[in-house]
Amino acid sequence: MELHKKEERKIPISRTVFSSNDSGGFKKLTKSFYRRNCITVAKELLGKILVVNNGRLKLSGIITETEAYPGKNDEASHSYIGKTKRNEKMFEAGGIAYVYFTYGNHFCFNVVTGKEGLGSAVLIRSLQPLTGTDIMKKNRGTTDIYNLTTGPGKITQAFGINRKHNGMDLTGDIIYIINNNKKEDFNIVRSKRIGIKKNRDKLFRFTIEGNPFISVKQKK
DNA sequence: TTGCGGATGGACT
DNA sequence: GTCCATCCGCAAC
Repeated sequence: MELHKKEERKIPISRTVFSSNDSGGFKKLTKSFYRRNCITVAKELLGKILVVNNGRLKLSGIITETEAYPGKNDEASHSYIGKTKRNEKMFEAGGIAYVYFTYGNHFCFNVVTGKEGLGSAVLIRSLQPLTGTDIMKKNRGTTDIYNLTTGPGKITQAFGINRKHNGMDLTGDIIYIINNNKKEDFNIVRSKRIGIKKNRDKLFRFTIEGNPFISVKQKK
């Protein structure tokens, strides 16, 4: 993918190489990666690459913004009310997708973390597009690279993620996350979570410092 | 550039 | 009937 020249210097991971047809050298994150503390996973997902197999080609993007929803004691979390039909996948063991429908319009994609029964997950809020951007542009109805995947609803629209992906194994071949195999060379910024009314002060949102692919600007 | 409200539908009480 | 881990367009500045 071509990045705008001016922005390129600002993006710490601009040199990541990954093509639609070849993921050689990249390793899928394993169950043991996901079955750890939610906050840890939320931080470590930054810089990793989300891949969705479109049948024909692979849509992918670098994860640039995450939010942790650690579990049942967090009033902002879907799991706070206990297990229901809607959130049941969130209570399974880490390493699967939790996709939910909200606001009558949008899906949001989460990665379930930790042990079975915890109800903890990481919301993927923003990506830096890598491959399959033509499809993303079509799905989103815009050609603006900065408006393709900078928001949880935008990501699912761009990637075609929907309720079919709810509960899907993230170590399978349809939807998964890979390691870019490089030493991380960015700083992580902590901030408050977006769009919630309860338990708002926790610093459970994580972004890559300096990366312009974020959903909303930092508030100080 | 910021802030507000409508769209939209399914899950939950 | 109410709530909602969102997005977009438009009004007002």
